[in-house]
Amino acid sequence: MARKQGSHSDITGPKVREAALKLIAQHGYAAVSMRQIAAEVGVQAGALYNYTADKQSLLFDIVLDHMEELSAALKKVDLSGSPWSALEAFIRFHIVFHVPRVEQVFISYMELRNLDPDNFAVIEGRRRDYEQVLAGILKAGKESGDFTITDPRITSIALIGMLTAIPQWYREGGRLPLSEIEEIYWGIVRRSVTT
Amino acid sequence: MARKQGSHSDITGPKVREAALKLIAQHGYAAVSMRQIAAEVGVQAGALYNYTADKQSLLFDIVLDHMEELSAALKKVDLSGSPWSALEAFIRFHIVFHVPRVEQVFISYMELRNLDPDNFAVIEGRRRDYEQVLAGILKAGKESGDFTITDPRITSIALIGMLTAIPQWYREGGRLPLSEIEEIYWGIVRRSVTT
DNA sequence: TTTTCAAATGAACGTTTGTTCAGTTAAAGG
DNA sequence: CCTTTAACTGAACAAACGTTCATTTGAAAA
Repeated sequence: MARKQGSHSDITGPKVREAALKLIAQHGYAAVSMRQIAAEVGVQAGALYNYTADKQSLLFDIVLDHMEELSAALKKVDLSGSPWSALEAFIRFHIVFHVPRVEQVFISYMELRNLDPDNFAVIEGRRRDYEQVLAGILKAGKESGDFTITDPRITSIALIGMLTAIPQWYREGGRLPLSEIEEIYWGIVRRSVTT
Repeated sequence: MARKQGSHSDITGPKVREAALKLIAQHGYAAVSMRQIAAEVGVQAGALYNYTADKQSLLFDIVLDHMEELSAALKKVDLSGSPWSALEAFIRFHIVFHVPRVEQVFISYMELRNLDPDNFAVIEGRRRDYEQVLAGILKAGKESGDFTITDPRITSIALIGMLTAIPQWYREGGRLPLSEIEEIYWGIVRRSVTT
């Protein structure tokens, strides 16, 4: 079989990435085989190698894409105002960006150790950049006297840790709508940086 | 070779569990082979089956032991006082208990999906129990007017998510001593539940 | 209609996997 | 000193792994 109804690699390529995303998020990188991914796509294992160099690239591409979408989206957020408005904008952005991306978040936090050392270094750098945006906001707010916090870096890690756990339990159509989650978390963060 | 210098399964048994803990935390359950674990112990792969029924039990035992130590230790904490003292006691307990147990925490949060369904159900129940202790404290504090929080359950998940991330970055002998970490986090939590 | 070639097949490769088990070893019990 | 037996070896098993590649397919171009 080949090229049925006007289709070709423009169809299968994305399908491969989607299948990899879904299955790796579900079972973990090491636990998923190329044959499972191929079956999900509806193709034989050998055909995957028309779309990826190897299994490792499948993982790296998922994580790198996620980090690049994240920083591209963050760039569009206005963080130029007061520490308070910057913090609120950052927190709400983080929640809204991460919640619909359960699978990417899961993979980006759990499968880092399955990245080859070179790939890992790339990703860790991006992550630190992101963390430092929040740390910078907290530092500015501490210096201006807006926030009463002890350590901006620890606080930023703590807050991101808290926020990143959301997609792990949040389910669309659950007890609370996303907008309410946003309010609750922003409330926690807001209070946590003041006396 | 067998039984050298008064040794036997009392030596090898714990060694097997330690090797499994170390290697699974490092590389992940699916990525670690029985042969790797055996090599770490200093034994052939077949010998492991004197100490574990199979690979799955190795994982389940680690996670279950962790959860049982956790609830046993929590039982000794005095949570009978005011919501404020109960919350402080719980938070400090959580930090002090989890920080020296990096590997168990890592495994207990990352490898849940590699548990057989039956085993998973057991662990998830224990986890919910623990979460609900904190949720109970928050609920009591909300009703007494001590805490200004919107949703005790969400808040408890948020706080535990934040606290559980600590061992992932905390390194003994790092920039901050454990006692300081404890203070910083307790500060964040304390402020986060008040106006 | 015939030619072309991207796309996919399916078999094959060398490894590695979890697990079993008959056989070996050496410390402890009589 | 001889017997027992817990502890371990080392080979073997079928199955699954990631990856390669000659071959087949069928829609589109000529």
